[in-house]
Amino acid sequence: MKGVDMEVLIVEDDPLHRSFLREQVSAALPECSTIYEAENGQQGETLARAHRTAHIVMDLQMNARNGIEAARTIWRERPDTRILFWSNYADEAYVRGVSRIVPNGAAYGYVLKSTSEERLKLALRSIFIENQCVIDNEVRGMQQRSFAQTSGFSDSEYEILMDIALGMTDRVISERRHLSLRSVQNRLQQIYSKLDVHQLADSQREDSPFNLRARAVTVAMLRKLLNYGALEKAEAELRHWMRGR
Amino acid sequence: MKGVDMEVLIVEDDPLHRSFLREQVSAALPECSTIYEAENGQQGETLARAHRTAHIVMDLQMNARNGIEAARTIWRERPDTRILFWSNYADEAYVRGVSRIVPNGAAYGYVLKSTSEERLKLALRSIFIENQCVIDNEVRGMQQRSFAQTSGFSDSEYEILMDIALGMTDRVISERRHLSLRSVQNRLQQIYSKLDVHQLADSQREDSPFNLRARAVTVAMLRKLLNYGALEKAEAELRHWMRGR
DNA sequence: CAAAAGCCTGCGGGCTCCCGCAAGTGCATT
DNA sequence: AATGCACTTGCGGGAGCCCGCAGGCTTTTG
Repeated sequence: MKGVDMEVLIVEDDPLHRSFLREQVSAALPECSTIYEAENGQQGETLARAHRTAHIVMDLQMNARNGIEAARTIWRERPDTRILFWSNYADEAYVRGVSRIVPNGAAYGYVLKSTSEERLKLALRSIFIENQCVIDNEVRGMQQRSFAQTSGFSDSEYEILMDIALGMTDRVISERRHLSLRSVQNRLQQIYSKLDVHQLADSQREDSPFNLRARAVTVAMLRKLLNYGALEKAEAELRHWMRGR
Repeated sequence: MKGVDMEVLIVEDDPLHRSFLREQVSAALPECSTIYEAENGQQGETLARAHRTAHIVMDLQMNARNGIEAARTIWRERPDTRILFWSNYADEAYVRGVSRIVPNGAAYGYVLKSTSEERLKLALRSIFIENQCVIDNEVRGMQQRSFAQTSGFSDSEYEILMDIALGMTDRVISERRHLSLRSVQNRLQQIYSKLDVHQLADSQREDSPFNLRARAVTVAMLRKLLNYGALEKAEAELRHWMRGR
């Protein structure tokens, strides 16, 4: 029979959440014969490769290797893998990170840890059995805000936002992104205005009390456009790029 | 009998962790007659005030109002309250934040969520019954590294690090901290050297590829000297200060 | 007491950043 | 073909940042 003999891999570092997930999965999916468990992204990749599991529930934000990284390598090897992301937050940095790596036509899901058990079970069945995407309302809202024109950042703007967050100078950014110095600065102007970085300027006075560059990074963090994981990843990429030039 | 009739307040936003804590508390403390539960710092303050609970287990990092804020107001009202912080991370920003607000002679604890159940129970008894402090080894290590000379930041340096993280200009910082412009810049020099911000400079070339100011903030974040909660708090203080000048 | 070490301050110069002005290119609409 | 929009690039100048040099003040140490 189709559907029987399903195997599910759980990737989650918190033991409490992991055992909760195990219960939910076996309750929602009687078709599931075996459940594998990993406690970080590294292990998750290994197990997924070893058992060729096509059904994964994964946390974002884990210690050793975060969920987005793991999902990317897994999807690169087997693009038809179905992954349900189960996360604490709907940070724009996560949402953007996920939708950047999902392969064409792949079924995936993004639900928050705060949703009800029923919704979680429903999502499990929808993705693993029906092969259709399930995105939490809250996350969906974030996606739309993110890709709409309202405060929406283009990919290239986002790239440069990361670059200044890492502390690169305009000149080095222009080198890395193959742009002229002035173009980089133009991008920065757009970023500053979209982040509304001048906001706290004293009403009467004409000049802002801020170093716009540093301010932009902080505002982006406070708006959850950037977060620790994204920074960490970008820093690793930067070090790699620095080596070869 | 002394010890009987103890009341414990649990402040934790994750329902799974909250029920786990409830079990652990009632198992470790048979003296405990009542357990109250709050799911954020706001509620925690209210309940602590209403029931005058002297024993609290609290998460740091919650949505509505984080643990450090809540603990501060609780301790301000009743400095002999005993609080066990139960956190996911040993970020320097948290450790510093906690040890900044603990009143003289108060019993408190800081254990990580990753420790064993036995250690958690032991910590509960030590703090609530024996009235003595319990700090996880890992956290303790962080404290020592933090307050030793190695990469140790003085309070005033830390203040100014926060200021540039918020994006303030040197001039505004000097105004806020009552220093001359040049003194602020001297402090920045110390910060840059302690954070080792010049590190990736190309071996042969003399100039760094970094905007030191922005770079310092990122390095501090990557080293967990700064984190989201600290930024949020500092931003609130900044807005308050901006109003009155 | 003198010497050393630490912190605060002013001056000045080189560099980067912020941004207005202006001209060129490619794509879409009219 | 003409118009408009989005994006890129160069130039130039004012402002802010980074930092060496140097002098004053306070505290600590021999």
